[in-house]
Amino acid sequence: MKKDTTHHDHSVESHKACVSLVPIFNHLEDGQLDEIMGTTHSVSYQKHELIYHAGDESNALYIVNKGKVRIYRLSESGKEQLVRILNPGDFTGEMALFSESTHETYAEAMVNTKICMINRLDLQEFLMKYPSISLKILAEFSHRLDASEKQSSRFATEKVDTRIALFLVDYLDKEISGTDELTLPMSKKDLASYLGTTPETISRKFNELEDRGYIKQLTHKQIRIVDLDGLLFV
Amino acid sequence: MKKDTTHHDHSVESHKACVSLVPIFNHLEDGQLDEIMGTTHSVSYQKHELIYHAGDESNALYIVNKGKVRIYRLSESGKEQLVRILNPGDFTGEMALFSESTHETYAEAMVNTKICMINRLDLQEFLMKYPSISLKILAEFSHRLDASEKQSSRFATEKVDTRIALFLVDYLDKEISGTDELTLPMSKKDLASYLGTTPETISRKFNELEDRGYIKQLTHKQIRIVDLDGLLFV
DNA sequence: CGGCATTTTGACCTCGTTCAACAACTGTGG
DNA sequence: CCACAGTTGTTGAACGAGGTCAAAATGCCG
Repeated sequence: MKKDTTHHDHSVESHKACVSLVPIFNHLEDGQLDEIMGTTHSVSYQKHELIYHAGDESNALYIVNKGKVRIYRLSESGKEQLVRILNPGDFTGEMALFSESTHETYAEAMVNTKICMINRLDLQEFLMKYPSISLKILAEFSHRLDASEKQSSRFATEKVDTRIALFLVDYLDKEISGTDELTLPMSKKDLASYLGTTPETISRKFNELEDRGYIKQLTHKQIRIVDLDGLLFV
Repeated sequence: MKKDTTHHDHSVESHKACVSLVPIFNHLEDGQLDEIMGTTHSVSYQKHELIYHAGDESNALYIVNKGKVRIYRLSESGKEQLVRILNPGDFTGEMALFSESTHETYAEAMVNTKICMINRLDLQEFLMKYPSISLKILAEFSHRLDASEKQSSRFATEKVDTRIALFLVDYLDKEISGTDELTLPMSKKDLASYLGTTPETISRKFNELEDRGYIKQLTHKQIRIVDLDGLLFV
């Protein structure tokens, strides 16, 4: 399971990159960065491997160094919902770190993935020593809370086609888009799970949006936004 | 707007209570509490008055001292969703404090309400000075994030009757329940908004749950849980 | 008591799920 | 490089959950 920690130079290099890459640390001075780097260890996961599991005790903050991670939940009735996808620089594991002692979500490597872990106690020490880190994490939490509540509110009040349209618009915003084309960041199956519907409905609604002239489906994953304003008024 | 800060003894008393009452501060020593108290000011709101408004600039942390506050969102299509209800000791306003500069939600006094406000800059100063406060807030945020994601996930995967059942069970858990009776903390109209459905459906589903022998509706707001296990398997 | 908001009930209709079959895509080993 | 198997995506038809609209009933507060 544990790999690459004392492997060769390249590993150490990317190890440093891992910490300095993250928004919550990248404002620190070099000396402080080194100090944090010293306590992290790096772990690699194979595609489809579980990084943690609901019910697991939480002992670390996980920072994605390379790869992609699916965070999902199982609802009371056993259905899976995709919560978010982590890309390099994103972190997780915090939930359990600060309040609950066990994870509520599942984290699964979508491709071969390298994670930097910071031990819970080490992190708490840093937070007490460098309070500015807390402020960064608080900012990140605020964003996530906002995103999650917005998502909740859309589930509560919008129909599926609107949720899809808003997803596309949001996602286009996030891309450094000089373009009107986008590549779906996940399979349509996952998108269905993320948007609280079924793959069948996703498929039909995409066709509907295309028929109405708002989008053009280039391939399964490539989409061109033809009429952004139209999309916003679905 | 500003009231009660130098009013009379009773006001100062409750002012202190306000700060020392809150989980995020109540671990501090007396001297530190006094210091924070010194920077807070107290504001009163009438029933139905808005405390803040989506789009408002955020300048303060709001702690409920007395009363009840409805936090809600308007979705893209203009429908309202109830996000949470604040009781004495709960706080809000944080979203904008740490990341966005404007509020995404609306906060409305449900009854005559007294709020303690801590200025954004003062708070940041305290966070840098007493890092343990950040840890408390991080813990609180973790909880909220978890609650919000859980809610999201229920919207995405459960039908209305299950959401209602889970709401009742959760709420019964939260009460210091030696009893199997509960008083709904909000109107059914608000409950509908909170659970992402309509008052009509709420009404019908409550009847259904009663017909199936899981609950008994004593009055509009009083409910007895007759068969908890049944409710969990709805 | 009278007025107003909340809650309930009924009838109807729409949206989205479900199930089943098929098509397209991806990766693996021969 | 192709064949095959396992996913993932698409399409059709039927059903059902829940939204909508209208109207009546209940409860609340001045």
